[in-house]
Amino acid sequence: MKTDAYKHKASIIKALGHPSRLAMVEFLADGERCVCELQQLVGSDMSTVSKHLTLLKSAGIVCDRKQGQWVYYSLRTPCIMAFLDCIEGVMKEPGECGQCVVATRTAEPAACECA
Amino acid sequence: MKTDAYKHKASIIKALGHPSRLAMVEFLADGERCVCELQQLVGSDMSTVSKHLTLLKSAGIVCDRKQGQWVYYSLRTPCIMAFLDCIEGVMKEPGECGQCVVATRTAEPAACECA
DNA sequence: AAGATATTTGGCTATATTGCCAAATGATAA
DNA sequence: TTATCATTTGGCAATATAGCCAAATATCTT
Repeated sequence: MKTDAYKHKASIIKALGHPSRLAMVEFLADGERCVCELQQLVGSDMSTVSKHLTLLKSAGIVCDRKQGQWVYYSLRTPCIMAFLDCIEGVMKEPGECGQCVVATRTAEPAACECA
Repeated sequence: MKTDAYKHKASIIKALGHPSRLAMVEFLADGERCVCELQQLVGSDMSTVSKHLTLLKSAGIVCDRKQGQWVYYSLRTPCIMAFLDCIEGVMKEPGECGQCVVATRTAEPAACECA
């Protein structure tokens, strides 16, 4: 188990795992927005929104651009949206257990291989 | 902003945002595994692993099946894997800021529309 | 029934995250 | 320069999460 790679990957995912940050990321799919527009979207304190954006930025999900007194944020990769669409699939009730594995195991597990 | 939908979506993503849970989910892409195999993978206490699995289960990401004294976990949707592949993209350094928006904004933002 | 194995649950502490306020920074306008 | 607006930073309290141990549950074996 490549611990460092998983830590890094998990930290990116964790950045998306908050309702406000998620809403902002989806909103940014339409193009870049200034912080004040994002604040209107989520309705939290400006400082809270700013901290969320800092977190998304350090995760590599968004980037910012300063123009005048405004800071515009935008998505760094469109891939994030495909990523999020997938979650909708998880939200829908899936079928039987064991039906949805990506690749089926070579041997049928009659007993566990542990110990 | 549909708060409840974002909360739900975020909770699913949050479930994936932990190194051990992520490692287990990727491991399960090969097929179902018993808890003891997953414990060997991540190396934490059995009770810790069990709690991680409970969390993944209540998020709808995995499901479990009891057979004898073992409990086998498996992925509920293969989609999760495509989802995770995307994160690799974020891990690679992307290009210029503002280049990667999914859809470009209709009007060029010369000034912010706030207030 | 008693012992062994696999897993879950309860409980506790350590640590991390969240969100607000107040203050600081940076840019623009007067 | 002073005032104003947009944003960030520092600090703090409330809450959530993680991980360990010990105990409980469930199944299998003898």
